[in-house]
Amino acid sequence: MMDYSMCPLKKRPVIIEENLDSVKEESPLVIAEEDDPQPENLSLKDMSNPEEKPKPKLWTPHTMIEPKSPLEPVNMNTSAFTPWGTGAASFPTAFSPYLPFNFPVAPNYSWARNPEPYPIYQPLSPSRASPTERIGSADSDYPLRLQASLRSREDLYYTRPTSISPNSRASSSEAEDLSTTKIRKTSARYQCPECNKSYSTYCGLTKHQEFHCSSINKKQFSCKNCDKVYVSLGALKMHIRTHTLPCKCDLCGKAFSRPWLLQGHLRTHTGEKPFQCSHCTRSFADRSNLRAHQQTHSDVKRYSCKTCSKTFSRMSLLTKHEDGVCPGLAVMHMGMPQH
DNA sequence: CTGGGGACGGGGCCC
DNA sequence: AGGGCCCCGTCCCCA
Repeated sequence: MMDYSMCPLKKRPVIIEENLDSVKEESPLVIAEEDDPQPENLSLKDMSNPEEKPKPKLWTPHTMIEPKSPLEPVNMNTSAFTPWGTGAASFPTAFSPYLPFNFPVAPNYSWARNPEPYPIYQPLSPSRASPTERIGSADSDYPLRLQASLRSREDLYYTRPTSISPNSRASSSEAEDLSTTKIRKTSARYQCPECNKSYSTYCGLTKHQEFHCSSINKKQFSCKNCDKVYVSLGALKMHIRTHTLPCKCDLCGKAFSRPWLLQGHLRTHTGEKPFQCSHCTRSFADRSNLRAHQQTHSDVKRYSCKTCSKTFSRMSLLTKHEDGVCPGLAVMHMGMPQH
């Protein structure tokens, strides 16, 4: 739905999306489905609602608990060890061999796995890990290295906890990875099935798969409100802001995806034009527009038509030219040799 | 049709 | 990780 009425200064239509509230109101704790691995908690800062509190981090590794059978919930009051030495875990979390790595268990936590032979995790001295194995900032927080010995190939999936640990020590990136990714282990350490690189932490592996490995496992983040697909969560978050438009103009109500866009818009109300042309007295509210303007002072126009050699100050003018009015292109379209 | 201004989106970089 | 900022590009409008 196009609406030109909101801002008298605007030339562009404002797209008003229906049902966009769902973008902001989706629960961050929805269980990750295999066929729907996209993140639910995008933690967009909604500037139109400044009272919204940032969400706490979700969980942290604490203690190891050995469940008696693969499908039996772990006993949360039984701890085999605590990674940071003495001192009881302040929250009844658990490390379970049925879970992908030291995975906390909250009281109303639910979990699932396939009923195949499972890995045995053993504590590994930090000194045995080479510096190159320390991947990412989350790894530096890792108090304990774990080695998993698999009895057979196994697939481990998790479901998200339905509670939040108040004493979380996990890094936010690790928590994010947990909250967004189905976990799969295929080797003793955290190994990429595509390139066989191994990582000492789950976080290291997921970062590798997400950003560096050109495997089919490379994460793709797609927008649920349009067809856009991004390779990073950050890019998707940025894009979703174009749907939620959290930055609203108090004067005309027009909304923007980013604060600095709103800043630029406010200049259309105030008339402020801080970007002055060094060649003439004109000034502009937008730096890009100043740059485009300064092209008009230049004798050499940057954009030239490859067919007729006509030059233009802006790419958009060249595109328009090539799309319709270039005589050379018209000749080419009539079947003349293209040289 | 052309040239230019206004407004804004996306990616990337830096802090 | 997230926000601010810059750059590039695009779209729309108007003279």
